[in-house]
Amino acid sequence: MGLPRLSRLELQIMETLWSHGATSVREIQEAFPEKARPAYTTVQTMVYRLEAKGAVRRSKKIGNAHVFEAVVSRNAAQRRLIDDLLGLFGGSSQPVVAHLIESGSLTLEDVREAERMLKRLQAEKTASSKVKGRSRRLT
Amino acid sequence: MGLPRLSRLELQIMETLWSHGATSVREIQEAFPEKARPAYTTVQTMVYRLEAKGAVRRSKKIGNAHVFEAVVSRNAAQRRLIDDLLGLFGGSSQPVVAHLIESGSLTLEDVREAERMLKRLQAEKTASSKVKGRSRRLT
DNA sequence: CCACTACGACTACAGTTGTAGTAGATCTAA
DNA sequence: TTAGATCTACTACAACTGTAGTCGTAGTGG
Repeated sequence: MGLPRLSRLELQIMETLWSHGATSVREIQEAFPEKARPAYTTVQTMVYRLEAKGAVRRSKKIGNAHVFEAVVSRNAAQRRLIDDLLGLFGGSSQPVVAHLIESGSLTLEDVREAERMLKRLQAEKTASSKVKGRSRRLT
Repeated sequence: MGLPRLSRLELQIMETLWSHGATSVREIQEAFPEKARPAYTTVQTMVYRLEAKGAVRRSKKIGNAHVFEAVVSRNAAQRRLIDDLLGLFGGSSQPVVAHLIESGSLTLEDVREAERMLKRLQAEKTASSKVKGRSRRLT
């Protein structure tokens, strides 16, 4: 029962829910940049579909309007996106990183940060392997 | 007109074209793991759609079978994928990298490699700014 | 020469995504 | 209290994806 795939527009809607917390359809719609703002009913349809997928739930009602809140976390959804992408790249991060660099959005800062994070994780893993049987690497 | 978005299955087919070079529909189909191998006609339909999108072209004919070859490069297609993903993350690489780490597929090696690559690019940029805009980044 | 098989071209169809209209319930302000 | 603004709940529909069947033709083994 892994969380379902979320489409582009669905993710944009989730983003509003994640950053604004519980929100009405109207508010979600207005969170879109005027430039590319879908019709109210378009957003409404998407929110209903998200509800059907279990990604969102009705939390309460204000007046006659429903207020929705995210059920799946931003982290889980993003994780799912990355995993899917990774699948397309044969499971290797390397080409992904290479493209991030090419597109100029990966900074040296990001890389350093990543290195710190990795080292911290590695330390944790080593520590825990003294207690339990070390679990394999298996790429 | 940028290259079109390629779907999952379309990408898998392109992958075969990229790695095997010019290939017949039959060969593409057989390149799928027996586990999840679509019907011959399914692959055929996809190849035709790829042709309609201009991602693939018929290169020659062997017997009555057409042999197709990739028109868009693996690099361009992957780049497109990453750019799309990046859009969903607000253009920042940071969360992408964080998830790669979380999912355990980004190794310290990858990070070091990335750092080298970044530094090399940076050096080039500095150098080239002294000698007019040189046009790297073809493809 | 002819049955068979491999292919190609075409068609079909259901599920997803993006987009939005309509009808009727409800709220709210005058 | 009633007209206009909102909302909900449905419905519609086209493009895209994945999946595959049909049918006619082109080569091939006998």
